[in-house]
Amino acid sequence: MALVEPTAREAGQDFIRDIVRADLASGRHKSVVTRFPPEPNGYLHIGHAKAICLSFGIAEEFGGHCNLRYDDTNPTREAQEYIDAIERDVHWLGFDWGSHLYHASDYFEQLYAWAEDLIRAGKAYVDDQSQDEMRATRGTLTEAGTESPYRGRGVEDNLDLFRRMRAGAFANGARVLRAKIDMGSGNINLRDPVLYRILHTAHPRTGTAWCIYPSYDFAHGQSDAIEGITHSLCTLEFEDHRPLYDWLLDNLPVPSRPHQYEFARLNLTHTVLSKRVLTELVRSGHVAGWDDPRMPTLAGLRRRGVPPAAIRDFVKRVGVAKANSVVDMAMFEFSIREHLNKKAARRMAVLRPLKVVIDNYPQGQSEEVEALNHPDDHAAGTRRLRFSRELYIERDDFKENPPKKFFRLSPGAEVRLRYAYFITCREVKKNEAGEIVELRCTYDPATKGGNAPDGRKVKATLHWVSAADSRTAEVRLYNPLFARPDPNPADFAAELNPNSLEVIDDARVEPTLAGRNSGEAVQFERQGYFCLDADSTPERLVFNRTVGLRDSWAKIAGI
RNA sequence: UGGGGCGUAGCCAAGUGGUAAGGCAGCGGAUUUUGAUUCCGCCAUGCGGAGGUUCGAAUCCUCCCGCCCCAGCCA
Repeated sequence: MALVEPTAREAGQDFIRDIVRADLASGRHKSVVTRFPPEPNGYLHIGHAKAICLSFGIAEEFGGHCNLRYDDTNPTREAQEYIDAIERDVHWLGFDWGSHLYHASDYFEQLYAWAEDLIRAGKAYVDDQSQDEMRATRGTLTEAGTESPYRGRGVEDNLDLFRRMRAGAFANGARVLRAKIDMGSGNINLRDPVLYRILHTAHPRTGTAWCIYPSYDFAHGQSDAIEGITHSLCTLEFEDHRPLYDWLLDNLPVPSRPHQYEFARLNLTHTVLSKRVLTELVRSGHVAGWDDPRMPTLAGLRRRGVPPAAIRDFVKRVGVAKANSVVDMAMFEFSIREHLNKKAARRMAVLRPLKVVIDNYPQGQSEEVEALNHPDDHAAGTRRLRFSRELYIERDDFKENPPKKFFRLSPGAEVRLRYAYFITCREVKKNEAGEIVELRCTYDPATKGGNAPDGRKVKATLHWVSAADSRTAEVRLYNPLFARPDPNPADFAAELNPNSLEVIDDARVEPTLAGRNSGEAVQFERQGYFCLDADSTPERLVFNRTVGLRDSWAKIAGI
């Protein structure tokens, strides 16, 4: 197996990679350069992961490179906190831009010079109309707009006004610089789009050097050209901007000629990936922060224990196309489980403890049993667990009146305690309220290790923990933030799942679970994959459930 | 009623005139000291619809239907 090699491919098959491949083959480009261009006004989420994996992935596969570029053209919405988070998250996802870290704001001076070029060429003008007037004269989806009364302004006039805009002579909103294209275009982006607006706002990087800022449209394509981007990949909603992107590149003396390609953004069931909504969830306190493990942000997924490789794998499985789609969350969970199953050490933890006393096990005695750290990877070794007269098992693993096909413990039934002994339930103890508080069982000393010398079989193996040697832990179980598969983002507050977080504060876990690193994956056998949360302390262990195990019993039982 | 896109299984998604890949989910079964994992099998006479071209159409043509995006001095 070691010699088998997946040499070929790795470069996936999709229409964008087809284009890249063809461009390289035809010599249109000698190498591929892509870019990931976030605006630092929020945290990256799983949707961005698709864009990141695409642009960085293509660069990697075809031997080029991918730039990280901040589209920081609107200082009123951007902050350093987001810049730091973006870099941390892209690195965590597994990508590296090396020295290729750029900002649209690096190009403000060049962009400004190009704007003057456009003015000199008679292709841009300063418009004194108010925002309302511009809106009124832009026309509608079905009707052409009307030209601004300032559209015919002379070059010198425009140049003077634009320079004074830069110099700070005018208030916010007083004037804008517009491209002179076509007010009758069916494409509204071509109806004399705004190139520069006045914003007397300090910028995180350029400070107060500027009080006019380029629009996205005036910055993006030119930034691509400056950086030598060959394939500029973005989502579908920018398709209408491509003619403007091309118009600017065609009318400016840019150093290279990039091309924009659009793909469908990622959507997931039970999830909302709108920056506005995510920001609002944090702001309103519906979640604990951007890294709340229920959030679809990369920071949230990281804290939840999702391996970055699982995200990459998921994105690869989803593919890249132009059809709007909503991917089933089950597909993401599959990728997560697949990775965790291979890596995570196995441990025993009882989430909802039910006391078990082994009546025929000597008082005061205990012994060690050996447990595998990973059933499919013997190199992971073993650990020793203490077995004693008083134990805890999972409440769900006992039913006084077992339904059909319930294989676990019930009065008179015999089951195996993993790595330990067969036990049989002899008596059920209840409190005044009629609640089961304790089980009295007997064990078969001949079954040590979990096998009966007489060959008798048992239909279930339960995880357990020693009452005296286990530790109490807090376990946080996460469910989808949105109960419905297709929540309406416009009314997200009403769509929130009231049971998205379930906290268990008296789980019992085997002592080997202390002292792990935060984020390191572990499987609680028969339960799911967990990791230590950042809130955890040596005194108080706190675990996050990353994802549960597949549970075919739940299906049978109709839970 | 303008412009730009998109419709292949429950969900993603290959396919580019030669007779519908793959994955997820689901359903059977085998193995199992995790009802996990692993393994095996099943799951589109059908590609939004109707016509047409062709020996042959998911692929080409025509018409129709449906869905998404665009009227920020956001990105």
